[in-house]
Amino acid sequence: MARNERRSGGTLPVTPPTLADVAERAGVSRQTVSNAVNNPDLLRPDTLERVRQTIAELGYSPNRAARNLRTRTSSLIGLRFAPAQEGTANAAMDRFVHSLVEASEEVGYHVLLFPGDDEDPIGGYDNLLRSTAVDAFVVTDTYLGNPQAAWLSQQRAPFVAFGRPWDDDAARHVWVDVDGAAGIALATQHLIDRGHTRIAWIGWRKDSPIGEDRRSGWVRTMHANGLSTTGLASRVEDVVHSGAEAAAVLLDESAPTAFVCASDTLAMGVLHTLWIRQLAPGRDIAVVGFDDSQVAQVYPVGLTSVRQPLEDVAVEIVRTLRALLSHQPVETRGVLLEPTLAIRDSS
Amino acid sequence: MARNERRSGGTLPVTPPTLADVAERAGVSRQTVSNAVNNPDLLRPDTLERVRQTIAELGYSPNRAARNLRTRTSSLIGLRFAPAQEGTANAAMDRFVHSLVEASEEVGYHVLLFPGDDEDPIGGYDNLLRSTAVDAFVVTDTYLGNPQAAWLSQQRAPFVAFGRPWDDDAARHVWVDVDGAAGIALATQHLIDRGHTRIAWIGWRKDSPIGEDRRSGWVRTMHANGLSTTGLASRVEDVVHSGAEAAAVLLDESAPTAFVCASDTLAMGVLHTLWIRQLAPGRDIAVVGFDDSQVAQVYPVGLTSVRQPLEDVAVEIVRTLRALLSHQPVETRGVLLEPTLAIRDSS
DNA sequence: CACCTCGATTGGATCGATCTAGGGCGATCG
DNA sequence: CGATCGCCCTAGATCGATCCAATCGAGGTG
Repeated sequence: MARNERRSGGTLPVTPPTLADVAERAGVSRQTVSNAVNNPDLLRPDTLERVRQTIAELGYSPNRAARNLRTRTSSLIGLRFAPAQEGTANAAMDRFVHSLVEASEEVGYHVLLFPGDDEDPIGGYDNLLRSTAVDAFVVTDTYLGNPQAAWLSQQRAPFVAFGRPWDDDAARHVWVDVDGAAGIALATQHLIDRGHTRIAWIGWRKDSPIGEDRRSGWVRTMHANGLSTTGLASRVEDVVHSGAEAAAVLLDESAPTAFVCASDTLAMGVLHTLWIRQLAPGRDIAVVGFDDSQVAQVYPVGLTSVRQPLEDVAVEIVRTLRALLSHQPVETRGVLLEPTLAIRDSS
Repeated sequence: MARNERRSGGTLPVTPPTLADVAERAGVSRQTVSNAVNNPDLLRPDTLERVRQTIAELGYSPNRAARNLRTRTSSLIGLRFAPAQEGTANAAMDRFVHSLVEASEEVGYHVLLFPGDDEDPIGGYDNLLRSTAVDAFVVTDTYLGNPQAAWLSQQRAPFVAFGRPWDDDAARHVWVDVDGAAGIALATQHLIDRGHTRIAWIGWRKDSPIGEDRRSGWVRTMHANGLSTTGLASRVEDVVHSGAEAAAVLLDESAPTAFVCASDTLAMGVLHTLWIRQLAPGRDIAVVGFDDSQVAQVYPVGLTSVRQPLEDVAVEIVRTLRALLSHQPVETRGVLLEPTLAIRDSS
């Protein structure tokens, strides 16, 4: 009542209606309104209808802060947001974030972004955790051997990693990842099916577990088809000109008819070398990249590329998070999803 | 005390320490601890030191939900996150979001993402607003003539738009934008300085105010240098092959020596046509795009492109939001920032 | 010495929801 | 016919912070 009086003074509602407002108007208790929102089954149908109508009339929506305080949850998922590195084509983050936002929304969660500081990688996590600002985290940068996953585990903070714990056998957290080797195998087989036999690999340096995993897909598929890989592999930095140089060397020394690359960035390097040598991608030499980045899509010839099922990854992550947060036993420690191949004119 | 007892039972703290815990341990009242955190000036130096030490010992961090409830704020900024359109090069969002996250963090805010539904563009806003989940919004898609800005204004919800209210003279909200015309003028002048006189424009359809604005930068600069624009302009859809077609037509009919494009996507189309005709970008024909996307950076030749100062935009937006939220008079209704030119080999 | 000011600190009320008990009432049962 | 059980609903306590008004002691004034 005090609220209503207060409000009747002004012309516009200064504060949104509260549970108590709805309760009073509908002639029920606060708890009944709360139940109407959260446990409709507990109400008699006619009461429910009456309360719901009042809620609609007043435009009531539960105050997030009050609910968060009482339930000790926030319905927020924390995600450290690092921008795509300049000069590379790896914009997968953009698509992933969107998928995560959508998947989270479906189950009533929102995504909270916080910046990453390379000098203090856990600072952001620590703050949000201690102030109970988020319910859980999604960790995307597990490959750097960085300490987030271990630290969060130790803090018993709920989180799911996008990416396998490559270098930590002791890691016990749950994760979702894409089978890069299978993606490259798909690409390699695709090229073999097109009649290629001398298929070269341009990948990352040996200290990248992800790079080595993807490479294994190439090796596996080549051997499975009775094809040799000797002299056909190169490991370089993930920048365009490295890819171009590697392609030039391989063309001179081993005369491959196709290239499979660990990234679209490297594939762009290959395309550059082909352009210089007046070789037509797709007709003279086939090229396949990885990530189905915008570059692959927009490049005039159209770059065939392995596409990660980021939408599925997001859905799986959210599903796992929900299980974690409801303290259900998580059945599997890790989930591996299969990528697809976006075929374009370069192959 | 009840809390401490409760906790001493277990091995790990089940709940984080609260203000009351700190107060008891430090031998002061709750309010004093609160002041130590929020208004340190009110405390005597020795008391402040003692409280701060206790806070550090316990690893105390104020509970966000409780603070939000009491202060009626959330320290969250809502941002509708739409992914980059597939098949275009417009990944500016990625860089902008990162900048916004960083700028927000600086002043104690976090960014909350929510999905956009084209059928119900205000639904997400409405929910967050009514449940007081965010303090303010950043609106990025003002150009579609969509109703968010008007609706938010009407609700008296604090928000800042990234983008001018092109089609709504009645709009009274504050905004930050990048001067696209100035960017294109920069690009055009750059080409003129390199000796080009027949510089073509490939832009968007006439119903795009942004496109027409950028085009005006080209027209203005051409005329200022006494150069003609007749027969040198084309307006098409923002997809690669449209750019390629437009370039082909222009080359045949008007023989330009340089192209300025409204987007990197269109510029890619131009590059494609050059490639087909065996013309070397940068040497035979110059090309300039807009947005300095990853495509521009990774494309082997290197595409010269207008780069929006998104970091500055974010900072400006956050600054304006803070002013709005602290009910300070906002001095200017709109801020226009100058882009720069990322010069690469294509020009 | 009473009175007032002022800086430092305190205790109670409060934000708006949910949790926990428990109450009213009609139906069922021994 | 009284006891018991469920269903539906209610009242008070609670989450953890901040706001508000008040207190307390030290120092200055008339």
